[in-house]
Amino acid sequence: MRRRAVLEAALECFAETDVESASIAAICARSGASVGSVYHHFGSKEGIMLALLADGLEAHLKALGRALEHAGGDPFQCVEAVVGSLIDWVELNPRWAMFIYANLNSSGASSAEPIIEINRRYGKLVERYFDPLIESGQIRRLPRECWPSLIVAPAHDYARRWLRDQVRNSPSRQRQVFIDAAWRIVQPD
Amino acid sequence: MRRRAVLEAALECFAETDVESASIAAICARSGASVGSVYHHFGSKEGIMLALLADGLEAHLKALGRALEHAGGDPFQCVEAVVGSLIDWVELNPRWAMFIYANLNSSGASSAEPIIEINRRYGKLVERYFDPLIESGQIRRLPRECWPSLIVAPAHDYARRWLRDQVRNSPSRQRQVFIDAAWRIVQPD
DNA sequence: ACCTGTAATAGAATATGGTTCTAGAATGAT
DNA sequence: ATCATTCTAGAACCATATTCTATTACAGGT
Repeated sequence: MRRRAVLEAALECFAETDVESASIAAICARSGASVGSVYHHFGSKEGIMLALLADGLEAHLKALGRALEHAGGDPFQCVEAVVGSLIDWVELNPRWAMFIYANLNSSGASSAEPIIEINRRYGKLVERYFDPLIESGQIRRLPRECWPSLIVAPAHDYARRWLRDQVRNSPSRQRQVFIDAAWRIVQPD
Repeated sequence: MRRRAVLEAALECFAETDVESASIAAICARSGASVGSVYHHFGSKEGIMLALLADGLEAHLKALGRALEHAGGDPFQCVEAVVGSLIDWVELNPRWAMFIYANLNSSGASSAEPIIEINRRYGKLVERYFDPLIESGQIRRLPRECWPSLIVAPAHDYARRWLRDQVRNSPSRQRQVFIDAAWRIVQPD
């Protein structure tokens, strides 16, 4: 199965520069696949990109699921799971994360059905754990639309900047800062 | 001066789809400029993109400066200025903001000197207003590297999602939510 | 074993579109 | 008025994403 090899080669190529300056020829050379083979599997260069995005988001979603399960029903630990699993995943998969941050906001990605679907599942998963906590007053009620922006966006932003060498300390060094900040936002008065 | 016309045309073209699917030919047609003219002014398609990014960031920086000045030395009003001016700017310039969000994370942009320079000035401006407040204990001390991620990233993230129609309410409808969240993070215990 | 259809691979041919080149027009300084 | 510089123009060029046609591997059925 060449599919796997192409994805790995593509990630390396994309990481070295960016999607548009990585050529199909380079991906072929690195993966040993032919042009035809690449197009058979992915249809287009954007297709490779979307597959790589979807796989990455999926992997992170799985990690989040495990973390939340482990957190049980404790509100602070749930917040910790959401923020912490993100930080861990980025540090474990830096190149992949870099690629995702650089490309998730492209117009192609944000309108791609598989990716929208993964986002939907992400939302459902978080709701499943947090809705009961909100109902029982253990977590402050906030506009649902704002949730991801308030809780995970800060850690995402920091991780992105770290991957670009714009900050010195790794996200895990700041782990407590971000968990604490998220907690301050959601903890009841 | 064709420069202005090209930038406006390019923004429209880029906004309709994205940078890579907007053709130089289309930008020429819309602006009335010739290929040669475009290349004389910007050097490359990426050059157009970078100019558009720099102009936008510059404009927002100016708006932030005004807002902070108006806030005087009051800690809450300073937080309000940072978050609020961002929300206002996005709603006033939705297409421009959309373009910036879609392209600021591209590898070309994050290594471009003029853009790094604007970010530096952004940092300086914020420091100038907040450092005294931190010294005097009116605002909690947090790792400096984390500041932007903690304070403005949530509003940025929400604005980005709004521009993509992923949330219903406009950022200004959630203004208080985001200002309040930022305040919870920075207010002294 | 042998056909048959489908998936996978290959690489040459094509076409799109960014960039370069050469040259001509406008502008401004001395 | 002349010269230098900036700006405009569009044809030529070239890199490269995509398409096309052909060949090979492989499965299930007979």
